[in-house]
Amino acid sequence: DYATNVALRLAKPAGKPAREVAEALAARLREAAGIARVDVAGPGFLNITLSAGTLGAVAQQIVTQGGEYGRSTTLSGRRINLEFVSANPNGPVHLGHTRWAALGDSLRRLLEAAGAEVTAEHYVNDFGSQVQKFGQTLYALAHGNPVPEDGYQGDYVGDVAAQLVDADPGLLELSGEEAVAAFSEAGRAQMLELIEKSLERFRVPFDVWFSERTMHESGEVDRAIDRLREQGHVYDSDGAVWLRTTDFGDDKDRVLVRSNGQKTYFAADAAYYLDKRGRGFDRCVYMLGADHHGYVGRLRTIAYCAGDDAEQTLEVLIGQLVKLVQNGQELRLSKRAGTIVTLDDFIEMVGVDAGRYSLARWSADTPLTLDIAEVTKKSNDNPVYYVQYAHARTSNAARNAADVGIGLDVFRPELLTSPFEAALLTALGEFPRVVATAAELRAPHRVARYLEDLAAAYHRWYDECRIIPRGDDEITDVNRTRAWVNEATRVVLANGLDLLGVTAPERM
RNA sequence: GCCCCCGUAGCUCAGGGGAUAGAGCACCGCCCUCCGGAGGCGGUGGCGCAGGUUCGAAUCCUGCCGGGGGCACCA
Repeated sequence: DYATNVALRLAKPAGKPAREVAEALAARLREAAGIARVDVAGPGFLNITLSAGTLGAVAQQIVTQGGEYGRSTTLSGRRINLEFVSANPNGPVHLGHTRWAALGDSLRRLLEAAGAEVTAEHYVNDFGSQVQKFGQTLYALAHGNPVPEDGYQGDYVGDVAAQLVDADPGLLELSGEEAVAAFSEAGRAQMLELIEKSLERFRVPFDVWFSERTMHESGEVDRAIDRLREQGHVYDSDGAVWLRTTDFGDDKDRVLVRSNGQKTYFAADAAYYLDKRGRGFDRCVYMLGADHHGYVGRLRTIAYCAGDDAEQTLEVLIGQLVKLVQNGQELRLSKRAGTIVTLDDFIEMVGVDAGRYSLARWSADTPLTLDIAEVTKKSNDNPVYYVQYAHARTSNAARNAADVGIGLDVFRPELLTSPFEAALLTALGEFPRVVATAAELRAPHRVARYLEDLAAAYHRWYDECRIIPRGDDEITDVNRTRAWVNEATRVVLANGLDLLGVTAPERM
């Protein structure tokens, strides 16, 4: 049931051969309650077999705890700011964001399950020339003019322009700067609404939508620069204001205020980081795509320049990019050319459950290629269905059992003696550790992989160990106890799927 | 030139120093006399290369090779 290498690791400090340490530990363990046998194997591994009743007890524990099972306090007391997606308010949420939407939201659930206090935050880049450009594009399209050079391509822009004019025909009366400003503002509001709607459809809610512009308007960016200056890392040169990031390993210093007086995006990032810290977060987590990895060093230097120990306060998770394949062809997305796969398209093609699961079951470190046909197939090609089906099966088995009078009353775990039972119960007992580890390693895919293993263990058990007796056979306490195992499995599958933002259907 | 990520089975991927490296798909074969076959059982097949650290390396370190992504007074 359990194996451990402690003896091997203790051998050196103990100054004794590993086998000898193992034997000593084994002798002690054999006296412990609930342990059936302890074997020393190989160079000094301990293989521990629990007595049937001990292993089975977890089933009742799980059923009793229900939705709470798997939660822990390993991260309690931690205040974590989790920033992800942060789509620009000049376009829809697209494929490049979806992986972070799925992973970020699952990570939020995982961190909370581990006891942390988490704020999911979406940064809104609503300041600077891109906002201006977006407004100009909308203005041009609203008047039936071609998209200006450097403007935004893509069919959605025309749609947005039409919607804005539809909602407020007065926009067409404006001209010049005033018109562009009005279109910018209305466009920003409209896009934000669409972005939020798409994300909520994907079951990704945010606690805070943080506007870059407000930091500029309130003078917060200036105060941040002052604060960095007090720390002694700011200097003036060539008419610009610089942050001496080379003090902390950057290959060149970075500009905070350009010689034309405009603050850089970098300055806003510094202010934003300080704002988060000022709100009391002891850890700021940024989830970025690999195409932004060059940003990591700069963020870190911001933290150091602010006097923080970046190792403790800042964490940047980098994930590789996602490709989508349809009919053997890659769907390339290019905002410039206007060919984008939006989150809404993605949901349309694969559905929320399959989409969330498929994005979450791979480590963020691996570049991901999703084949739409594979992801939507209702077979083993698609682990979502495998896991969801297992849940539906537990639900169905529970219904059938209840119909013949097998409820959750008698529980005699010592009757659970099948090796398939042992395997399933062991897997069920591991869930809290899987959740805590996945949270600690920021690795939601570990939950998905675990669920697949659990589903397999369940199917094997279901095949071998009947809950409802055959034909006219009598219902015994074994059957009644197995109903608990079945229900415990249902609970863990449901809890695990919830951590991934995937539904646990009772029927399919 | 410098930086980040990756290289594990024919394919897509798990494996946070431990035993005989695991799944799914694909391929070959088997299991419906009763709780959901969207299931189960068996077979074929693999750590890019070279050093190093360690009692022990797919895992940690160095170099090389191959693939992906970055290195603005842009946002």
